[in-house]
Amino acid sequence: MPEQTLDGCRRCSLHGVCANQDAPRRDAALRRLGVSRGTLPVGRALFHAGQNLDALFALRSGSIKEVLTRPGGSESVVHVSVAGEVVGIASLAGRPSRTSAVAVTATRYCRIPLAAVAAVSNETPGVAHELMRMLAEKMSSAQEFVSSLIEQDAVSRVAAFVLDMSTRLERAGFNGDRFRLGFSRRDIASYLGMTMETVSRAFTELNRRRILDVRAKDLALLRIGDLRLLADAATT
Amino acid sequence: MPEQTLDGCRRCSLHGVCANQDAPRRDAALRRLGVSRGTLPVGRALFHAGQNLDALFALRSGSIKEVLTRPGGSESVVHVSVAGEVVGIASLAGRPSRTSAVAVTATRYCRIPLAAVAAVSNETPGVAHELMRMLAEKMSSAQEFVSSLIEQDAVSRVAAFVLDMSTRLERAGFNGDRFRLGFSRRDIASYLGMTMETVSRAFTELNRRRILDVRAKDLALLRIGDLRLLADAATT
DNA sequence: CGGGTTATTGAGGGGCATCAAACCTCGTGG
DNA sequence: CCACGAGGTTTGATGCCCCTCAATAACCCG
Repeated sequence: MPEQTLDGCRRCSLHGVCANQDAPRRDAALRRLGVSRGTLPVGRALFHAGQNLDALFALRSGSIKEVLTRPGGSESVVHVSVAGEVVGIASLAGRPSRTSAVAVTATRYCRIPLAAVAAVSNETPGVAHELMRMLAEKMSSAQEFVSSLIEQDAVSRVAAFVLDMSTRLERAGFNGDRFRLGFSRRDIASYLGMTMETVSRAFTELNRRRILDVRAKDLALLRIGDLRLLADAATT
Repeated sequence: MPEQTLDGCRRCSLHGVCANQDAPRRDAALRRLGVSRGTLPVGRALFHAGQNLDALFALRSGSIKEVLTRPGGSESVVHVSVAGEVVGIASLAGRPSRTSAVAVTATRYCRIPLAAVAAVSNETPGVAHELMRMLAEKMSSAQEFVSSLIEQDAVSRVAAFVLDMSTRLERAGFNGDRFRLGFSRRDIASYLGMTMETVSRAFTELNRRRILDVRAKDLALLRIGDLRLLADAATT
């Protein structure tokens, strides 16, 4: 299973922000804007709940889960991100984050200060529009994904999750038919609103029906059509 | 139960876009931008799935449900909006809407062309930021709301829904303790991912415990603390 | 007042949570 | 190198919540 790392900035969601600098002096320009790179070992947090964020994070490799801790103390995974995607969009709301972003696998990222985003947006309206477009896109696809989750049974939810991961990995230029799922059964369960055991049984079922090939965290999508049927299945 | 209508533009989410015109010539400026008002009877659509949207809609009164029709033909409510809120945010993504927006109660709205939004944003960066902030805010609160739904039982889901409605009505300047819910049990059920019967049973239960006073569609929040406890209840 | 839609209430069955135990995986240290 | 242990995963048995089907009741509008 190849490691999933962006081979450059071209597939990055925030490409527009960085690429807009003059090519010859790009590095200097990016440094002046405060853009920096970093790495994160498994289990470490990109940011914590309550923290006042002033940057977006573009993932170069790895995977992140955003965890919400409720008043009662229970935690649940409210969002997952993979290479090529942006974490910390909620920071644009200008209030402390209510979620913590934890590395599920070793992760490399670019940190892009909000000030840089704002500066580039102001001098290049196209970038502002692009950001807006990205937000709206993310919003409506999240809405659809969630609504498809809430109405369906366990196997369909897992199918939808796998398809979603596949689509998003492909968007970043990876192989969407065969990939290693960084997230544990427990994380997936939390994200999908069910128990670890039920997620496991769903994977077993999909494997038995030869729709997926499941080898622990390594997945192969054998029959994408059937997977899509399951995910879109209308219970009503 | 008083009708819920914004008494002006001050509580409108898109106030920034319109209010930024010169006061003396505001009407003319707004007309030039293509901002217009309209009304919608019950059951009529603000826009249809597949339609290419070129405007945002700010609700002056009434309530809207956004319905997603799946490949299989089944429909589900993926979003609800009340007076003071904006419908059609997905149009910022620049592709045809996948949802239809249907009036649940008689609705009055302002139609604000995207061109107007872009024009104002360009000449006033503050407005662009405000829009971005609004999007991010909407996104993260939707995320939290949904994640609280997905993990909880029927009574908690309904409690969370009622609280959410209450909060949003208050934000627009209405009474959040006592209001008429425009949405039918069926709509609520679809939105919350359960059946009409279960929603009904949940309301009955909340009424029996005197946490809500339920008279068909008229609700009174008797013990908001307990309601919040239920909504935030951590099953795990 | 009557027809149609919407809401409520009841009885029964199925899917998922829960509890429990065995198995696998992988890093750690002997 | 392998034994060991801790966490992750799978599988099984049982009970409960919610969906389904069905009937009655309330509401709304002509």
